[in-house]
Amino acid sequence: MTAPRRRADATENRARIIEAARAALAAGPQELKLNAVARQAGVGQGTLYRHFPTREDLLAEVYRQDVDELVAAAPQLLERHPPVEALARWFDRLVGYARVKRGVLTAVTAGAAQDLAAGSHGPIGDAVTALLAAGQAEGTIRPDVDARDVIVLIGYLSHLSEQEWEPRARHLLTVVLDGLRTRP
Amino acid sequence: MTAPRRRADATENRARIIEAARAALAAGPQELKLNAVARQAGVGQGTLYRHFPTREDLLAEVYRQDVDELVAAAPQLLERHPPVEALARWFDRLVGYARVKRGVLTAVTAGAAQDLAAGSHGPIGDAVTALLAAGQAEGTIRPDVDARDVIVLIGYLSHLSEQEWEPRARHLLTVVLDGLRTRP
DNA sequence: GACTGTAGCGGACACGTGTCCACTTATCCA
DNA sequence: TGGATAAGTGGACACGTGTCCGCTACAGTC
Repeated sequence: MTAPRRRADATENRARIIEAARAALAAGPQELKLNAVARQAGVGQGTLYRHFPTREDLLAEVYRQDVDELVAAAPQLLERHPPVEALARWFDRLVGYARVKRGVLTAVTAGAAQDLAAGSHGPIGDAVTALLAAGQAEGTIRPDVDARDVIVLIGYLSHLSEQEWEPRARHLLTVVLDGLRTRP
Repeated sequence: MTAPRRRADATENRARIIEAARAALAAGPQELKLNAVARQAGVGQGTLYRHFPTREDLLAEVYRQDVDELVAAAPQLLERHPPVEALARWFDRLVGYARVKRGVLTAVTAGAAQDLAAGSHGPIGDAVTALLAAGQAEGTIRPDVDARDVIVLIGYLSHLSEQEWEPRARHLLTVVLDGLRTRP
């Protein structure tokens, strides 16, 4: 398991790209123009795409911190609350992040999808699985759903416009949560 | 309410565009390249965009037939089944259409969204509203959801890849449906 | 049938995405 | 230290989207 040894300049370029992306994102989610980011970072298009093959990869990196926090929150919530409530609070947290920076949503859903395609659950998948499993063990969450199901359902958030967010995002989360619970 | 009198050539161009789009779509959903459609229809780019300002508008027109059928199905289902089952069957039907031609999904969701933005419910919104209202009247569907909520939730279908469709599309529909029902 | 105002046309253009590949240079090892 | 080598670079290019605007020819009028 020797580290593949990355060249120093590559590392620095990568950092500069992320920095430039963050700056662009600060000006609005749709301001993330890959060619502009490359230029801003003083790097060729090819270099950008080498480091981040897809836009989602770049987003995932920019919001890594947030996603990590979200992942870390799952077990903590489970310690302090019954499973269904832990799941509800985790959802709520996700919506909180996503409201301010929509990119987080892309990072989460795309990240999870890629991990899954790559064979593993990935950190996000694991977090959700843990939440579900706890509820399934005690019979409060329906047994026939998995992490991917939840991630897919949550995807509805990405269709919400800015004005629709406030009235619908949280509300629909409760609908989804009810769908995930077992019927008494 | 006099019809604004459309020029004959405009009507014909419009028809040719739709025809070309249908042909392109037959070769795969992602084969719908607007510039190619315009060329194929023997029409300039400008003409295409004049008739169909957005890709969704074009999709909506191509799948108009299917969407109309879907809309017409709602009251029929309500006649023959209790509200919740009618809704379930309507969902099922939607998934059926969408499986073969994903474009229908875009047509439905985008169409509904535009109608809403334009102030009215639009035909799709009306159909869903009818289904919901029936269930809400008898207390089997939660009172705090509207047609737009349902359309948004259904949006998850658009994130499903070809291989994921089979195992998840219908299954998740039951989860959503459970979320929409009142808890006993 | 010629005249004309305008609805409608069409294609050039600006922009963003993503790919490709000849070249450069950081790193390793003798 | 200096030469080999492959990791890494960058920017030209092909493509699709959507806009803009000067021109065309259809549809009424005389």
